[in-house]
Amino acid sequence: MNIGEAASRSGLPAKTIRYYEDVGFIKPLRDTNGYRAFRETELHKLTFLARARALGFTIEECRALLALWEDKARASADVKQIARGHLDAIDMKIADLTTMRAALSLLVEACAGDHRPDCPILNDMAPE
Amino acid sequence: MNIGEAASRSGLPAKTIRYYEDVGFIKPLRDTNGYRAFRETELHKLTFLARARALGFTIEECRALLALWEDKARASADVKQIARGHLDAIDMKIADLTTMRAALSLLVEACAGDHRPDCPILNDMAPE
DNA sequence: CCTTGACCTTCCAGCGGGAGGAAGCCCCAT
DNA sequence: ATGGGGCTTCCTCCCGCTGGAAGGTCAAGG
Repeated sequence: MNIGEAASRSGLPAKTIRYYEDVGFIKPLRDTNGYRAFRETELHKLTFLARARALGFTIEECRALLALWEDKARASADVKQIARGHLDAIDMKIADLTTMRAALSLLVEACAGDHRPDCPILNDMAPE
Repeated sequence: MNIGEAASRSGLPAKTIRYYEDVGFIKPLRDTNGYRAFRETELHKLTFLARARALGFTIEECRALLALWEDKARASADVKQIARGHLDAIDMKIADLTTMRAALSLLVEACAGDHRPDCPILNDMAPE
């Protein structure tokens, strides 16, 4: 299986797959012509990574999750800890964005949005 | 006024101020010793930028907002359009994160988090 | 046999918005 | 004169890719 097929079957761009090899997630064999030869195990890992990334896990979290996935003697507590940490990170981002959104939304609503220069948005950001 | 004072008065790190000069937001004069000499106008701009960045506007949006702020003949509609665009971007980010959060939260709650290897989080990400 | 075009390879640069650090001036107080 | 803090420039790094250049490979068609 060449990279193109691995890409279409995993749903990841070929560029991303090369990058994942670069950071050590997979180590595909090489054909005599230098092309990467993907086995099913690598495809499984790629699919796993695609889903983990879709849940927003960082590369390093993915590395840890992948190791746990491969470790048949893992404790689910370890997985859960990573996931909860990531959940907290998401919550913080949402909180930050929500705060921003609230402030900005007020300003947008207060702005007439016409041809006149007076603007509560700029007024808010202006010193004093 | 040296960069240290400009930093503490604007609330921006000195590094950030140098970066903002680099991208053309300010053009402070230089003392004979090469130190940046900030005037009040530059400090005002920096303060404006600090607030705009706190609302999450990108550097390029800040550039446009700064230009409108300086333009006494601006139309508030132009400001509002930028702000609404940014509001939409924030909403999209929040939506993405909320979707992620929901999916991940379900998985975390379903995971026992004990010493056993069975884990709904990994199961969800595993192929098949 | 030659060409075309799709696929593959490597390497290098860049995105945003700075942060971190090295090497070296400048200036003031002791 | 010595120490310490502030300032300067320049360079690298962060994340997670993404784009492009320059070139090798392969199968089909003329």
